[in-house]
Amino acid sequence: MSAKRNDFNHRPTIYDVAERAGTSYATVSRYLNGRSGVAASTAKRIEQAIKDVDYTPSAAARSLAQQRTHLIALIIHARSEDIITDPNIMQIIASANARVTREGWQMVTLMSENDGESRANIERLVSGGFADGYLLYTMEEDDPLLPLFERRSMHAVISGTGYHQQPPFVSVDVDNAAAMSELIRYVLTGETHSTGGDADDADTTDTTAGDATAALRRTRPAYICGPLNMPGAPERLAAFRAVTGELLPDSADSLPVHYAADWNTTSAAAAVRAWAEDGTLTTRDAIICANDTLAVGAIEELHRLGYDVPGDVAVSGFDNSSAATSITPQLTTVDQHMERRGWVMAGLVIDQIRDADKNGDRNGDRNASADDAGNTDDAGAAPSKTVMLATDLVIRESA
Amino acid sequence: MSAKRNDFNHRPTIYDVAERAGTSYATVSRYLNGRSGVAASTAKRIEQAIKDVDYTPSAAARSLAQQRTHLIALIIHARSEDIITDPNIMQIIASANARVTREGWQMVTLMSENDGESRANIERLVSGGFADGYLLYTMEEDDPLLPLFERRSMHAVISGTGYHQQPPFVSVDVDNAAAMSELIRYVLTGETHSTGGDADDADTTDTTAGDATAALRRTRPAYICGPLNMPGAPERLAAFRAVTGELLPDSADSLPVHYAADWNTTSAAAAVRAWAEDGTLTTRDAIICANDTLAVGAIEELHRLGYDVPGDVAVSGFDNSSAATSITPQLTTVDQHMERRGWVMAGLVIDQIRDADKNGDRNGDRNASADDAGNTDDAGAAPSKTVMLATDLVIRESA
DNA sequence: ATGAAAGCGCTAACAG
DNA sequence: CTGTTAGCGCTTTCAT
Repeated sequence: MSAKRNDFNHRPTIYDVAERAGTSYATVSRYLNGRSGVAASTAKRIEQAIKDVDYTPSAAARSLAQQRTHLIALIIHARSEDIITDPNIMQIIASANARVTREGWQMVTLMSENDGESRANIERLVSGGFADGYLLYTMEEDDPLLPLFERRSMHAVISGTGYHQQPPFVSVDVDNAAAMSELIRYVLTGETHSTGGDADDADTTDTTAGDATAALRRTRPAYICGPLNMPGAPERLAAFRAVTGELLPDSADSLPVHYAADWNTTSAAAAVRAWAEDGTLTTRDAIICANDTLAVGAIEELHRLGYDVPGDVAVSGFDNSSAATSITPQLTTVDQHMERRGWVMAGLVIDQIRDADKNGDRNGDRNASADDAGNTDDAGAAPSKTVMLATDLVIRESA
Repeated sequence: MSAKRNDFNHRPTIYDVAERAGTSYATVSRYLNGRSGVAASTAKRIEQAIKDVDYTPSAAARSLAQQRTHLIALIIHARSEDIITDPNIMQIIASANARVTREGWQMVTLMSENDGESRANIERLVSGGFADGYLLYTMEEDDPLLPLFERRSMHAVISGTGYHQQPPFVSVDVDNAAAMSELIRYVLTGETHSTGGDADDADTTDTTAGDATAALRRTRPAYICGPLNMPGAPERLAAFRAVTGELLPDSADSLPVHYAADWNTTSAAAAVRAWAEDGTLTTRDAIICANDTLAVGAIEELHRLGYDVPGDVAVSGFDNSSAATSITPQLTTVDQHMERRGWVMAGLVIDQIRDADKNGDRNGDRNASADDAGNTDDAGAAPSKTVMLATDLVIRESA
């Protein structure tokens, strides 16, 4: 009952509180955890004692004893250039954080550049049971954390590159192919079946195509592709191939495609410069970019070369980032609502954790109920391995 | 020596390793911590055993036993809109992360919107000894974490709003006043003593003023101020007052100043609209903005109203964010090198921690040696309570 | 309602 | 070089 450790200058422990309150530390623990069976009078004394000694439970000791950290870790794997550049990452962090907080957990974000050391550290941490659940946003095809999550049956939700193919994991993504298809169709035909135009719309995209034989507004689309190992890049390129194959069967194979090594504006500028030299760009031309940053680079270069957008050539983006509205003309693009991404991911891990608790599993059964994209409340929906988020076509000025 | 706990499906512990290697768990612990006194043969067996059982030490147990988490926590306190908008935050995160990793620690980022719940959580965590050291980037004048750090004598480095005034804390900041002064001087007089123009220059700013009586290029500067509770905002405004007071003693008091409630482009646009209605803007006008985002908003609105920048009116920013080069004309602005901020902050906490270790203090003596801004190596400089980072005037097209 | 005691998984003297 | 023994601070039966 006496304070076992009263060394010198140490942070107060539960023993100190117990001693001051004149009870055993077990009772203090009960009080702290809201357990029943603490007399009102005792509770008062404990409460006061806690204030007196300025006590806060040790996170480490608590985690060790109850085998729970009350932490959800968001892990971001990308090259540092991309981390700084990618306007989506911050949105994921913020929205995941909001959800995790709302559900009563604490979120922490771990970032890793691609260098081995940082990676190994994070793997050790995860493997060491650092958090109760993990959100992984990765740019890598075969992220080494995946096998780890699996071996340890950890609660994890993935988002990034095509993880909907990896059976054991719950993942969140957007339908890049469908979204890009709708966008390109609009750029070429001017037709759309969704009520685009305002990013605030929450309508689900509708990929019904217009009549393929209708007169096209633009007959020479070019594509600036992002790094193919990045989330969505291959799917978006495939959509370009597919739509142009359908709408322009004769020329589809010879359409210009530039494979950018990064998402920087300069890469797009280089592509545009090359094309503009090849021959003059005309009103037949449309430059479809794999994301907004590239589109900005393309437009800037076009301006430099004396072209008008969209007067001369049309340009489209993808992401609806802040750059989309900063530039003149404002970008026609796709909003993939990254601000929902983290929110949904967080909801999914927490469901996993709660379900596992309910079933007495310490190790996760991933077939937890999943709330759908637009739905912020977790109505008990059908089990699902991959959640597809809705996108919106945003029609502005550039195309 | 036998595995005390071999329950059922539990993650392997040090006991499992010891059992398989045929030694005591103490020896395994020694091996794990690189302590001397483990026979080579034993080491081999342990190594193998670790692989066999797929063992990783428990983060919680380790922290509890050695009173060290090997974690540095970067805590960001801001409204969620600002978190998403502020282009600086990501740079701080990335650069702090790089430094922390390089020094052998693991960094985790905690984000808190201004709502009470999230805050309280973080305070509990910190108070519970969640990390070995803390980096705080806060937008608040009186962040509640500060007293906490102090009571517990924790290792912490602050950055944000004017914390150089709070004696016990080590803080990192830029000299907003000096930087803004130099910028405004340049906008008005066209003179500068630093070799501006290229953001890559690492020259220290030089605030020597030109002859105050020289003919001014612009005689009617206006100022768009950011939220005054945000980092640097008051200092920048003060610089505007000071420089205009000196250069334009007669009109200084009647110069237009707009107090924006946020950093959004729309706020700046509103200000510009009002001024343009008041009377026609002329080549005498210069609009000094508290940051790049506001400058972008101002320029966009000026364009909308048919003005040319800088042909008609000059506009300047602050931050040298990516928006500075995306817009046409590209912004004349100040680079505060946010990518150094996190790096330096991280270096400072780690120094604190190492020094405390060396002196056998568990609680920090903050008079650790601090490396200066441009200097990436920690040459034993003089003790310092606040580190001022160098800034660069970046002269482009807008002013 | 409350106290005693046994862990949680690991580190760190202290013996041998 | 290695095993034994105490903790680290808290949770959680099990008695009382």
